[in-house]
Amino acid sequence: MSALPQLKDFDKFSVVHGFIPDFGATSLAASASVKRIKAGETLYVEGDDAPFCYQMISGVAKEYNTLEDGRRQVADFYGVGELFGISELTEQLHTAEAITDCAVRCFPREKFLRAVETNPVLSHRFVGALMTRLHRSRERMVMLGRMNAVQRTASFLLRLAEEQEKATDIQFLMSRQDIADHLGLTIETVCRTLTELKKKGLILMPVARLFSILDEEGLEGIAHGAAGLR
Amino acid sequence: MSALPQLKDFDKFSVVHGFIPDFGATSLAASASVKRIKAGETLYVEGDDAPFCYQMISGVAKEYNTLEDGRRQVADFYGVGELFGISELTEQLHTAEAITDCAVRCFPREKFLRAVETNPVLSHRFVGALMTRLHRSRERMVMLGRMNAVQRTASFLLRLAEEQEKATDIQFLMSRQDIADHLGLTIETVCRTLTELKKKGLILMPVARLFSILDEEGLEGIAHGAAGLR
DNA sequence: CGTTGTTTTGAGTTTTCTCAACATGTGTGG
DNA sequence: CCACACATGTTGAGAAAACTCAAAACAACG
Repeated sequence: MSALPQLKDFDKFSVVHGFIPDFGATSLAASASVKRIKAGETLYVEGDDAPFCYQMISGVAKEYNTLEDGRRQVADFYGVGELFGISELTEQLHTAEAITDCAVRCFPREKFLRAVETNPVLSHRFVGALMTRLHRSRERMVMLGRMNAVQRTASFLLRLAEEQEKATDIQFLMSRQDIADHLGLTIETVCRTLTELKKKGLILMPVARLFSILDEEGLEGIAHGAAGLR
Repeated sequence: MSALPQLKDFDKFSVVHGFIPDFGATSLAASASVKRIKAGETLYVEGDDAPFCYQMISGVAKEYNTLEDGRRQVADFYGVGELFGISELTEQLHTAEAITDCAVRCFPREKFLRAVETNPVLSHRFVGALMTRLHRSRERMVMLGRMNAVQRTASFLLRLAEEQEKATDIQFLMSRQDIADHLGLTIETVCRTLTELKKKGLILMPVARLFSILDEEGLEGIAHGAAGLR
């Protein structure tokens, strides 16, 4: 029924096996530069000219859009190996901001796109990355459009666990506000929901930025719409 | 019923408007076949094997995901010329269902991807299509995550107007349920919101499946979060 | 230790949803 | 062409979910 196959596995596999985004190991490497930014700094802002596209070398960043009234929607978080900041326009459509200190590889946009078009291996990798990204944003549309607060939160926790490949001592690298802006909720609702999951014994959260999953099936049940807890 | 170009119009249409990515005019043309499906039939179902990817020749289809409890999220609507049903997996991630009778060009998936990788022109078009798609789904994340019912509806109406390139006698090709499933609302909320826009004199809606925009700035103001009407 | 920023909890309000009834349309067979 | 059945769309009333505003608890940091 539901259960969009998780692409996380694929991403991880690809990064580890150099099968995706080893965009640095080609002719592109020469024209790429490395930039370091501190936590909280922006790499680019919505509407900026977009002379580069980026690959995360270390650290985590968030990519978001801002509405007139200041509300934000965090489209995605990018970790090591991930490619971001590319669009068909020469203008950035989002704002990217470092969550932790980051090092990013910067590829000149035009050169990058040209290389992709003419190099079958690169093309394969890039198209794969784009499709993965698309798949991910589709999953998030389902979450935002059709899940309630508990479901959104539960599935987010499971995603973090999967990304960090563990079930205990999983880190929240982002703030509650970032989580809220990603899940389409308010910060208060995120807090309340986490507390609820804690009270029901599904997770452990000794401090705000760290949690462990106590009942994975339970969490999955909730994420996938089990009644009872909603 | 449907005012979309029918199959007979397609040749003329695609020739005149070069805007359709002409995936058919290459070596791929030979291996592509055309399939016709009736309104309401599915082209593929989530989880199916995905031997093909598709380009709409005539008609309109919707692509959606279903949750355990039957709730649906319509990710996108596809009209003439659009490419859909491609992912990096050999399995369909969504369900595609015809809204009107449709004719679709079917490309064998593997052959298609191979052609894209090795042909710079095709690669350029395909990458462009993917990036556009990605951009679109990002916009929808903002809508689903951070807009209220009136804003979602107003921006949807503006989108339809833009797609159909007119401000009067714009058709709803899809049902209220489809709209609701796309906007992440219930059918009742969509109705109420449309009625509200009508009462405020922003749109005209003589019959359920047809509307005209009376006050475009007003609608845009609402879509972009103007206070007053919310 | 105070200061500042982040997270959590509480109380009351607003929005959207649910359930139910009613209206409008469309299509079919008599 | 009418009558009936069935699908689709609209409206209303009350319930539920999430939001807002406000305050308190907790952490991090100089």
